Amino acid sequence: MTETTPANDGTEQPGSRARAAKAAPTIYDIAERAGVNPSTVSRALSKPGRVSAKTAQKIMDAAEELNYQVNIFARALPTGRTQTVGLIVSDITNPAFFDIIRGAETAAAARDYTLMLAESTESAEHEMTAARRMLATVDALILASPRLSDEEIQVLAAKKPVILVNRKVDGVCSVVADLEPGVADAVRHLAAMGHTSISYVAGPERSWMSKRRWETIKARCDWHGIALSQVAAGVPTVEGGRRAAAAVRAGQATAVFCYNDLMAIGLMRELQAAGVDVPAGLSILGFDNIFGSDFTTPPLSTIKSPLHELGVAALMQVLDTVGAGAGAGADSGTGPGPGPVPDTELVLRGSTGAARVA
Amino acid sequence: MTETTPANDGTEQPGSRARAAKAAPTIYDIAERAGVNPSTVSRALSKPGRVSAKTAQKIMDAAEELNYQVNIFARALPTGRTQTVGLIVSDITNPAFFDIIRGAETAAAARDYTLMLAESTESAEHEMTAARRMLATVDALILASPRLSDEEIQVLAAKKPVILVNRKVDGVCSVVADLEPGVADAVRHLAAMGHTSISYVAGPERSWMSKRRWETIKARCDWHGIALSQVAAGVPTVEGGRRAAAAVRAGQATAVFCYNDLMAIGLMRELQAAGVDVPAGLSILGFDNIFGSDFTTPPLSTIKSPLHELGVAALMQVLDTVGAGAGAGADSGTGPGPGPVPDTELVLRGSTGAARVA
DNA sequence: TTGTACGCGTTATCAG
DNA sequence: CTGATAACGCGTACAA
Repeated sequence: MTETTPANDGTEQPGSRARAAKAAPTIYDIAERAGVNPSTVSRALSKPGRVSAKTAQKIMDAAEELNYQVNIFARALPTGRTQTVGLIVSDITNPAFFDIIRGAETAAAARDYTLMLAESTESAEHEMTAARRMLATVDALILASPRLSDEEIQVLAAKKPVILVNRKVDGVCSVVADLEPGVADAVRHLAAMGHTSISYVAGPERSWMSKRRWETIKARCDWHGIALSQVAAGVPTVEGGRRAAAAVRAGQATAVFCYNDLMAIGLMRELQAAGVDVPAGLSILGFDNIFGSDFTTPPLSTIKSPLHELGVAALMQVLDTVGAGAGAGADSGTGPGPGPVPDTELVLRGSTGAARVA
Repeated sequence: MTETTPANDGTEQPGSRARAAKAAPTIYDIAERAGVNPSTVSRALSKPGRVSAKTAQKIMDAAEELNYQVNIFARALPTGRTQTVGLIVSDITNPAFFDIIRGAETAAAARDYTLMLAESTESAEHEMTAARRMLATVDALILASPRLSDEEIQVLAAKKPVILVNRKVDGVCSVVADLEPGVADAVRHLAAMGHTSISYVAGPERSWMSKRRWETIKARCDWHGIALSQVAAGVPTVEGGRRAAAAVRAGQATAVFCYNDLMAIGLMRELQAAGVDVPAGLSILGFDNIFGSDFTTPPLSTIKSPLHELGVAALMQVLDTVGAGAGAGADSGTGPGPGPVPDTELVLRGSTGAARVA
């Protein structure tokens, strides 16, 4: 009963699914057209070389004419592979992420993979929900700045290949740019400008990266003999930065690092609205170098992260662990492997200057 | 240096892929556990009410204990439904899109759908490639500012439900915010400020929206007796705006509309770098009201688009045509149907002012 | 090299 | 209301 395919030559299909013009062509259709067995078609399409050149050509032609497209769901059933990778970010509207997103999307498309996107809206719970839903669908998962606990991430990683961006968890792959170079330059610069008391406006409580940034800055400040204080954590948005303004003014720091550019921008604008002169009254530094950080007046000094490269690297690496082949190697100039991610880098603009005299 | 941690905890997994503890539980497992037939399980899980409350409960319990999760691929095979919708945008890094993306993603998640994202990088060819790949996978497709031809879109729409954002094509669903209100207010304001010659910096050649914006502005200018000229099309980015600066200066317009905020920002910055005073020397208006458009000096006056709502509306509408049920109607306050999309709206900030005297 | 037959997990169509 | 059984489209041992 191999030939159970319903008559499918343009006649009406009774009942069921008449939405699409005609049901999508299957390997059976192309097999019939090419006068071979469906399994031969399957082979010709999936593993080139396992079929005689002649029949392969016939099959390719037939596939072309029928405008054939594999049904990845049908394929996923036996193989478990879906040619799809999931990406979860904590906030889609944070410009820092769309460079990561684009990097991942571009790299995915080049390898003929598709990206599934979800956001956690800074909530561990949402993140878990999204992750669970994706887990069933994707070959691998990229978690950018996850808000999940280490344990939760490990559970996820036990089920499917997972790679973390800007986060480290024992036993899980990750890609994070080295903060050292950028931070070292920044603190050195501040020291040279006479700053002796600096503050750090922290990001979300659960953010691994926020803590990491704090620690890195702290280490460099200690080295320079600069006092470093911390302003209570907040949401990593422009609004969060605004809300930190009061606390910042209350302190006596003459320069402040913000967890990210969004907060730095919010802080700067709120302070300016209150009459503070930046940088004369206070120097402000952000992290990431996002879109728009050079639009402000003064333009924001910031520690640039290789966002795009991070996205690319994450995707490439996670695909390598899945053993993805058949890249349409247009840009395989990077050679095998993800290749190293550039370091962070200080971008000096107008929001930093000499320390005000006490 | 990049720090890429290899998965490396105690328990080594030998060979290929023994990763998942045990194969995911199926309805057979839960059928066995509940002492019923697999098909009963299927019914209990998919169509509530078609099974006795008692057995349903037993099944639910068993499913819970086994931590069961439907295999959407297996489900997709007979039904053709994947609980997934595709979204293709022309440029992921354009902030205008991520409000759309977020709107769609949020609405999708609320309906228990997942979003697949791709970008066309402003290329019709890439867009077609992405669309084809998605077509096999998704229940429906959202095309935001597509660069495809009308015919290509119609072909796509014949295969799967398609909805257009900011574009209209015969016979295809679309959601477009009404430009009239915002443009009318803007032109009226400009007229009141003494402008008699205006210019429009166009977007991409193939952009339906760019043409539409031109036409709308033109109509209003005619009404006010204002002369309107057009500056050659360009890429809809900050860089594209910069490149239009020379042409704008060459003209004698005292105010200029740009295709979008990105171009407006680029134009403004390039002009300022060349010593032009905004708005005294030239008034500049953008479209969209993207993130960062208020960071500039002067802050950009713009015609705001309901981006987020557009994304939500697109998703809801396309899902309705697919007949998606089971929404976790947290925010179903809009009632049935997508509900109307808000109009555009003039946001007056600092980049517009009185016309310079000739 | 090519064809046969079966399984993947689920839904749908029948009987019972 | 429930159980058996046939698809769904594709990959893949195994046989020819």
